[in-house]
Amino acid sequence: MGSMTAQHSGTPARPPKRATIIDVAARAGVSKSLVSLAFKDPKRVSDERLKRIRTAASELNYSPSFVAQSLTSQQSPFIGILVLDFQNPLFIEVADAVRRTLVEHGEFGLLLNGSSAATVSEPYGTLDPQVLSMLHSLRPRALVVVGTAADQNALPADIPVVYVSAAITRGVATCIRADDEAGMELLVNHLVTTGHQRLGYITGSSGAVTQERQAAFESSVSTRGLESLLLPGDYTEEGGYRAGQNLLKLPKKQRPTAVIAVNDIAALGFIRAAEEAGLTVPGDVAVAGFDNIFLAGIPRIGLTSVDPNKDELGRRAALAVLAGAEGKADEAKYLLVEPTLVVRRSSTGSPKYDPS
Amino acid sequence: MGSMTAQHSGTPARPPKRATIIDVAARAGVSKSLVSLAFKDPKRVSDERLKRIRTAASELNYSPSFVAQSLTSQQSPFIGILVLDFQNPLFIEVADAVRRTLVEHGEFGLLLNGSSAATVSEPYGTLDPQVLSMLHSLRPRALVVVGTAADQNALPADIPVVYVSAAITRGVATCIRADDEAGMELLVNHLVTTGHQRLGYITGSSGAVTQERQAAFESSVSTRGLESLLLPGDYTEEGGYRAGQNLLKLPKKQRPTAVIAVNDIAALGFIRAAEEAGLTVPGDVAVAGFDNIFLAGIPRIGLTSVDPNKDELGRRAALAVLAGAEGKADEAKYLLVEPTLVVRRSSTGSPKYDPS
DNA sequence: TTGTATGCGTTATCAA
DNA sequence: TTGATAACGCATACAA
Repeated sequence: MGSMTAQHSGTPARPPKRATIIDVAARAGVSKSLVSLAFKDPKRVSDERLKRIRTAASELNYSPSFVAQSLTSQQSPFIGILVLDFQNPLFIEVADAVRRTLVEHGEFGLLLNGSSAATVSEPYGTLDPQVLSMLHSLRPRALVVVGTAADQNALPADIPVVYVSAAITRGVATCIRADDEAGMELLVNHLVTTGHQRLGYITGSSGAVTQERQAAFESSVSTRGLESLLLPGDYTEEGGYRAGQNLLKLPKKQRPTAVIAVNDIAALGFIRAAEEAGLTVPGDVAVAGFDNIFLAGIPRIGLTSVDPNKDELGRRAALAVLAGAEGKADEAKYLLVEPTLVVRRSSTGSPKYDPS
Repeated sequence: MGSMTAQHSGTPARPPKRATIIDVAARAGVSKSLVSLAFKDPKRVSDERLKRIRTAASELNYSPSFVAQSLTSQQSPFIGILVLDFQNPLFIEVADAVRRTLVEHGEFGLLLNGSSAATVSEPYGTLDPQVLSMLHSLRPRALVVVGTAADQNALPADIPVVYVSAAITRGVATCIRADDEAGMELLVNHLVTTGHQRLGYITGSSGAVTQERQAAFESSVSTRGLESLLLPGDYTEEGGYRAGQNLLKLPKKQRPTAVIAVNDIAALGFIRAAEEAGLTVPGDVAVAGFDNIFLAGIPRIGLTSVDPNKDELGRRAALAVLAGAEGKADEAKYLLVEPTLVVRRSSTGSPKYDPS
C-alpha cells in the first residue's frame, strides 16, 4: 500500500480519514476526555481503561493531532531551528549540534530553512515571511536562529529566541557566537610568528560579521604596527578569486605576504587566483580563513583556519533556548565561544603539495 | 522591543495575545466571516469594507492562524520538502531546486530535516517519527522526499509523495532520479577511452543506490570484458580512505589503474590514501566519483565526476509533486534524468597539480 | 454583499 | 476516576 494509493485507484475513493480522539473513545467505550487524559497523564486513569484505550488507539493507528493540540494549548511541543543558509556547511553543523543537544534533553528540535533567498550567496539572510507566519501561529516553545538574520524584528515577539553564529545588536536577544576578535588574534599572531609583516584581508560584502571581523583585523594589525591591505570581497569563492586578481595588480613589493579571508570559501577562491597567476601557496603568499569547514581539512587543500567550535556553539545555544522555553532566561545574554586555530599547509610548511 | 521582552520584564506580564479574526472584525465593525472572506476572496467584498478590514488587520498586526486554518480546511497551504541528509551537498542543492521551482509556481515549499539520525553518515536515512507525526497532522498539500528513505511506509498514506534522488521500489510511488546506469557508462567509457583496462570500484555500504551503482559498474565492465575489482567502502571520506589502503595491499600488477567511487566524498578519501602512499593521481591511478559536488570543481581537487543534473532533478520533482497536489497524478512514475560527465584532472591530464 | 450557525480535534474546567 | 461541555481561531454552508 504505497503512499499514492489515492492516485492509483481510478476513483479517488474516500480519503482514509485519520482517526480522531472520538474514534478511539468510541472503540474503547469511554469518553474522549479520558482518552485525552490517558495520553497526557496516564497515571490518573485506571489501569483497566488505560489498557483499553491504548489498544484501541494502536488499532486505529491514532496519534493526537498536532494542529488541534496547538490550537487549544496555544503552544506546539517543538523548538524551531531556523537555518538562514543551507549551503553554508558551518550553519548546518551548528544547527545539527543544536538539534542533538535538544534531543538529549528530551526536546524535539525541528530543523528548517528560514531563508527566502532565491539564490543563496548572501550570508546576511532575509527571513522568509511565509515560514515566519507559519511559525507564528504554530507557536513553537522557542526558536533558534542560525546565522545572521537581516531583520530581527520580523520574528515573533512573544516566543523566546536565541541566535547562534549570528551577529546581532548586543542586548536585544540572547546570542551565542564565536569570539571573532580572539580568532583573528590567533591568526595574526600565528602569521607574525612565522615571519609575515605585511598582511592582507579579504572582506565580506555586508552584514555585521563582515564589519566585526574587519574591525578585528584592523585592530590586530595596528596594535602590532604591521602593514596591511584590505581587499574587498565577499563570502563566495568567486569573491575571493576577484580579490586575488586585484591583489596581483599590485607591484610585487606592495603585496602582502599573507592573506586572511573572511571565510574558508573566499580563501579558496583567493588560492585559485594566486595559483593561476603562478604564485605558490604558501611559498609566495600564505593564506588562512575562518570557519574550518570540512573542505579546509582535506589534504589537497590544507587550509589554515579558525575553528569556531561548532559543537560547543550548538550546545550552548540549545541550553540557552531550553532555559528560555522554561521561562528561566532572565535577560539577554551575549556569549562568546573561544575559537581555536587549526594550522595547515596553506600558511606554513612547504609551498608545494607533497603528500608523502 | 526585542524578541524576549517577556523575559526582560520582571513580571511575565500577560503574554501579548495575538489578534484573532474576531478582534479585526470588531475593529472594522463587521462580522468575522467577512474578515475571513476578505482574506480568501477579496473581490467578493465591497471596496469600502475591504479597506476598513485591511487597515484594522494591519493595525492589529493580524494574520490568519495557520493552525486554525488547517484544522478546518484539513489541509495546510504548503508542500513539505523532507531532506534526509543535510550534510550531503547533493541533497541540499536538489532540495533547493525543488523549492525554487515551487516558488515559481506560487507554492510554498517548506524545507525541513527529515532524518532522525544522531550522527549523519548513513545515506540510507531513517525518517524521524516526530517530524512525520507533525507533518501527518499538519497535512501539507504534498511531500517531496530528498534522498533514500529507509522506510517508505512510514510516510502518511493520504498525502501525495514524490521521491527525488532516491532509490525506491519501482511503481509504488513517483520517483525522480539520475540515471546511474547511464552515468556509469559515461564514466567507464571515458576511462577505457583514455587507456584504462583494469578498473576498481569503491562501493557504498548499504541501500538501493549502493546496489544499483554497483550493478551498473559490474555490467559496464563485463560488457567490455575488462578486469575489475570491487573495494568495499561507504559514502564517507573515511570509507574511501580505507578502500584505498586496502587497494595498496595488492601487488602492483593487480592494482586497477583507475578507480571509480560511489560518490565524490569517498573518491576524495581514496585520493588521500593513494597520495599518502606515494602514488600520484592520475599518474599512478585515475580517480572519478559521482555527484559532482562543489568540492569536485575546485582546481586543487579537480575530480572527474558524474553530474546528476541537480537543477533538473529538482525541477522535475517539483512539477511532479505539483501534479500530485492537484490530483492530476494518475500513476506512479519513475523518471530518470540524464547525467553528464565532467572530466577533470583526476582522470586525465598531468599527474602533478600545475595550476599555471 | 453580509451575518449566523456549526464543526474541525483537542484540552481544560467543572461536575458527578 | 470519569464524563459533559465550553473554549481555541477559523472556514463553510446557509440564511438574510
